[in-house]
Amino acid sequence: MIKNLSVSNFSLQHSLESGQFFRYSLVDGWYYVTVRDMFFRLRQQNNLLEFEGCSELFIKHFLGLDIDYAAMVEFIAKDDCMKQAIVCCQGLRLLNQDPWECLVGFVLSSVSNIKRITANLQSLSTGDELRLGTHVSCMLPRPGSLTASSNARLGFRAKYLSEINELVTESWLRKIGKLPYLSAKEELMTLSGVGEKIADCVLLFGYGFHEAFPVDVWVQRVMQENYCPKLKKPEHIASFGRNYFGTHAGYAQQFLYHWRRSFLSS
DNA sequence: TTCCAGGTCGTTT
DNA sequence: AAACGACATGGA
Repeated sequence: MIKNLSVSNFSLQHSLESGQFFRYSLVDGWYYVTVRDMFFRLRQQNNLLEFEGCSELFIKHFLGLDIDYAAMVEFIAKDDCMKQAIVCCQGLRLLNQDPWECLVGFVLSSVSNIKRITANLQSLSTGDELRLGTHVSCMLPRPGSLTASSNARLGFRAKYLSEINELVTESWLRKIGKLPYLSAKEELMTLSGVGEKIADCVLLFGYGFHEAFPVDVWVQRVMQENYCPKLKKPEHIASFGRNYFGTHAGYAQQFLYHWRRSFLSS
């Protein structure tokens, strides 16, 4: 059964296709999305969001519709650069992903690209089959159950994931979410293969720590071009971003990342 | 063939 | 504290 939801200040395309989430595919105008044991589809026409296969309560939270968007935009729109990014990425929302799936996805992301990350996640998704009409997807196994066949082609990331699968438990994942930002980050970084950038991605996209400011090569580029040309190291730029954009730094980062990649030349 | 890709880690200045 | 180079693999 297809259900409707009225939305404002929201772009499904910008939200799903801004590099924060990898478990979706676009087929015949519908986005098919897999999250834990849920497999659902959705599409948007202006203020109408149609969805099927999950509850309204879940989708509102997953899509980040339960925040005051106007207040967030007002908070970070401190300069012309950010204002321009916001206009171009109008309706972009930070998703609320599952922490484990987010962790696996971003460990795969290092020195990779979105297409390959998506394929790698697909090959790791060996769990129960999920069906929606004629479409099929599979669960990503929970911590302790991840198995990477040799043809998964994970490269040097395979050893990281194998160790993370050994060490991580559901209770450890829950504990991270209850810690303050800096402690949570420190704890995540005890995992081999998780440095500052990936920890920030997991905290931002998986745990909702909106003060996190992950700095990859694109954010580094856009920040050096517009904010802090003198800062060279990603961790310095990250700390600049957190100080400058404050509690909504994560949103600022996502606008800048998507804007720099999708609307400006390399 | 060579270079680079949503980084991290160990080693050397 | 900052600056390398290696790491697997695939696509341009």
